Amino acid sequence: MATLRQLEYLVTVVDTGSFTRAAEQLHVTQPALSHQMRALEAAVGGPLLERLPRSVRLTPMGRAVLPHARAALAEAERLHTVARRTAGLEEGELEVAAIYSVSLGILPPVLRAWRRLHPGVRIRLREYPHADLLRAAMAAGRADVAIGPVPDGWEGPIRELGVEEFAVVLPVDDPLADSPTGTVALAELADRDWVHYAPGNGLADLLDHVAAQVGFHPRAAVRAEQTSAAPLLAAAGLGPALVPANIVPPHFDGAVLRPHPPVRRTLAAYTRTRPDALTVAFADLVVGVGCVDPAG
Amino acid sequence: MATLRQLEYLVTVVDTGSFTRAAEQLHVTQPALSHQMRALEAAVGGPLLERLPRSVRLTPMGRAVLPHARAALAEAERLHTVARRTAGLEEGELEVAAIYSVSLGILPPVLRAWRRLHPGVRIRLREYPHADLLRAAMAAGRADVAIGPVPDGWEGPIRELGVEEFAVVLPVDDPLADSPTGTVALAELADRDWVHYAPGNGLADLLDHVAAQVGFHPRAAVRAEQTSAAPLLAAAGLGPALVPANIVPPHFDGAVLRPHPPVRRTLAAYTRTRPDALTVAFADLVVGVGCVDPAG
DNA sequence: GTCAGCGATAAAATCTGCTCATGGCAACGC
DNA sequence: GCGTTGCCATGAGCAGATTTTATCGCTGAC
Repeated sequence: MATLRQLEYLVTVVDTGSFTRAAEQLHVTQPALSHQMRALEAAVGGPLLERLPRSVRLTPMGRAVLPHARAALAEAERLHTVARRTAGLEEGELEVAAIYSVSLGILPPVLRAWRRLHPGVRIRLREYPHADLLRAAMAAGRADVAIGPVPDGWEGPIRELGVEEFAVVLPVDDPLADSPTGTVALAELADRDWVHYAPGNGLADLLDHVAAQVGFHPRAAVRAEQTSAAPLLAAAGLGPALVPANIVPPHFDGAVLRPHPPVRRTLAAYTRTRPDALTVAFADLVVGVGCVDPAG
Repeated sequence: MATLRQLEYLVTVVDTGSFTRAAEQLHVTQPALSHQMRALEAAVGGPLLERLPRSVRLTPMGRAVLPHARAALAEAERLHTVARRTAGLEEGELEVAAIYSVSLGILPPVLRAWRRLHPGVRIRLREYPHADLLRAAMAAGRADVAIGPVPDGWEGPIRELGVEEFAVVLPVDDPLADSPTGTVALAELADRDWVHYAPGNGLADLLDHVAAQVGFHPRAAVRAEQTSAAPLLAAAGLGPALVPANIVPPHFDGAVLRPHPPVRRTLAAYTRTRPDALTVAFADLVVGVGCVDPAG
């Protein structure tokens, strides 16, 4: 197989019209160049250059080969350029993994800021319904960076984003909607049919766990497949919903109350042990822009 | 700069998903491959692969670089393919030099046959008005093969095609047109105004030379720039013309006579000393197909 | 806890690329 | 015609690059 060095020699000989001038331009001696041209001709199986007394000339085979030599060199040069640009955060593709609520809450402003700062870097987002799935995907190398609940026993860098507060959503005409303190006791919702979450969604586990701690098991009026549907269904009267506060849209047509006891979880951006520059830059931006506002 | 070998290693690791399997596939040991991957990463300035416990994973930089690595390898492979095909006469480009009359007479059937036999090989034709220009171009390396009058003192291979006969063209109503022997004595045309050739056209020299040998200097009624125009102008009555017999079109509307004394020149296909396979194949075909019919 | 899977590292062996020296051929100038 | 210059080819030797062999360290599975 031809080497890129040999191809570089060929192209330079053709462009300069002589072995001697090509050797000068490439800062090697003429015999080195002569020898490599011979080796290349042996590798491709025939003469590429005709040596005339005062010049060189491409053979038909040489003429056929030359554009491909140029293209290979161009691609090799381009990969260096692309690598440099990726290192300089000007180009590349990041794989981000997040749980559903993060995609709805924290990520939009983060991605907006990222696009402004690094317009040449693409983001590929994968969403996971459950923190355990997120963690497993990250451990298996399916993403460069994960954003979600703090993973227990994780060995790579973890950057905390703050505490994600949960809210109870009720229709505005619910008897409990007008609480003067803006809070609602979870125990008062023990007999309600809830807007629950589909199995496998981490919020289903969380709701069950929270209710168990208060002493009840929430009956499901409906199991929302999409996290973002929960507040809408609750406002429509299907039942209370426990949702991350920051996913409730602005100008929301429903009652948003703080649960008592409070329901919280800490969110973090985390990577595996030795993240590359682009991944680090993104995680930094998430920490800077993606802080969690407890009650939006 | 990255080497093609390193790029091949990278692509194979990514495609097989492991260093060990890639090393097997490439018939090298795993440490060699490991070391070269490190070298490549040093060359491009950052990590391309993330080493996970049971797998490897591309970094963002690796993902950016990979398509260019593939492309460089593809171009290098393509140049080998193209070289092989050129050697096998399946592909390539030949540069043919010929004098004007050859382009009109011998070459059309030759090129037709060539295209049938080697449809993938392109021909680039350069025409010269004068045998000396043809020879000079050939010596200077401006073509792979030349077709024209035999060059004196040429050191490369010369393949003779036969003798090109000249004819005198007159209008059909010329008093000399009805010669019972089909011949005309050049001396009888001494006082005529001739369809001559433009200066620089080898046929101008030839006509002057032939006339001088018979004892006259041809006055020019017109100097044809295009060799192929001469018989047409003669048939139209502008004056006699001396033309290669084989460039007179079939069903020609004029009188075509053999001059006395006969005018001839030997044609040949010739190359420089060590022609490549494609050039040899073409010259062989010219010899086989391009024989000169004295009165075709 | 043991073993298998897997990549990294070091030292030794082998290969490759380059330099220096020289030769051969052609063109040019005197 | 002779000497000089221009230019590529070839051979020998050397240094650096690549590969192999041996071994280590880490992780996951049983």
